[in-house]
Amino acid sequence: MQEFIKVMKALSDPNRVRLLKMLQRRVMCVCEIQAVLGIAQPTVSKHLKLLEGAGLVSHRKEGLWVNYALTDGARSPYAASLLGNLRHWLDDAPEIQDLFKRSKNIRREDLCHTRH
Amino acid sequence: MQEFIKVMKALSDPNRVRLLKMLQRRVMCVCEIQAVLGIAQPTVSKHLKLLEGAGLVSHRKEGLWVNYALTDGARSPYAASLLGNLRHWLDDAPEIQDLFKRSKNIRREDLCHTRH
DNA sequence: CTCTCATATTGCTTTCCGGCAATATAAGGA
DNA sequence: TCCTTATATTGCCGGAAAGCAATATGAGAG
Repeated sequence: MQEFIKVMKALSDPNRVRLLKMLQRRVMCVCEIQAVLGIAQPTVSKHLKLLEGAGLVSHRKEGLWVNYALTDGARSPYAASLLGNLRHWLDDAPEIQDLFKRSKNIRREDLCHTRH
Repeated sequence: MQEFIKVMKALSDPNRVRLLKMLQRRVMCVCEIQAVLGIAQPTVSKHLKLLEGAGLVSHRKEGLWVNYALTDGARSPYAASLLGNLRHWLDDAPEIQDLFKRSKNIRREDLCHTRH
């Protein structure tokens, strides 16, 4: 029950749903997510932590960056099922299409003050 | 998106999930739900209104009583899908089994001050 | 070690939400 | 009409949660 509630809570915030939809397309680092969603960086980190706690997302450090990706859902059957549904859900919602469009034009090299 | 969020929010409260699991078994009136969940009657009404707003539940007046039942999900594809998942989910959670047990021994005739 | 930079954590404010008591509504019976 | 009763609505309180600014952490570069 607790596990189920965690997944549902994680999915009941618009910014977190947008985040998951973006991760469907590609792996992203925190600063990219921040740029697309237009919210402060600590807020993004908090959302990511919550999504990870629900078994929906996993992270992997790559140098200075931390890359976030969808999980395979092995840790939670609820997460697995909902991620499966989300793969086709909301794709035609105008709000999500705008998100995809914005996400395309964003690269971490342009965002971060680094010279990689 | 709005519709999706409404369904997820509706499913992210333990008492509302318990309520849906109970309605899987049988139609119930407000006072029966109140007795099984052990919360105040206005709280039950509020939960039911929210569930109905998400397309998960519908009501039907029968004299003084108002009977609540699961919807067929026609109003919202998200509600339909989640109700389908919920049908087998959580059935073996001890908390839900206790709920079923309590629900069996409760009849509206014993609860209400009526002589039907 | 020191500096820089991407991210995490903390502290705080505001808004949302679950809970209850009190009251309003609606329907049946007298 | 008036009373009873099941449910809905309202008003309020305390805790959860989303947001941001400020600070801490940790890793690479020099």
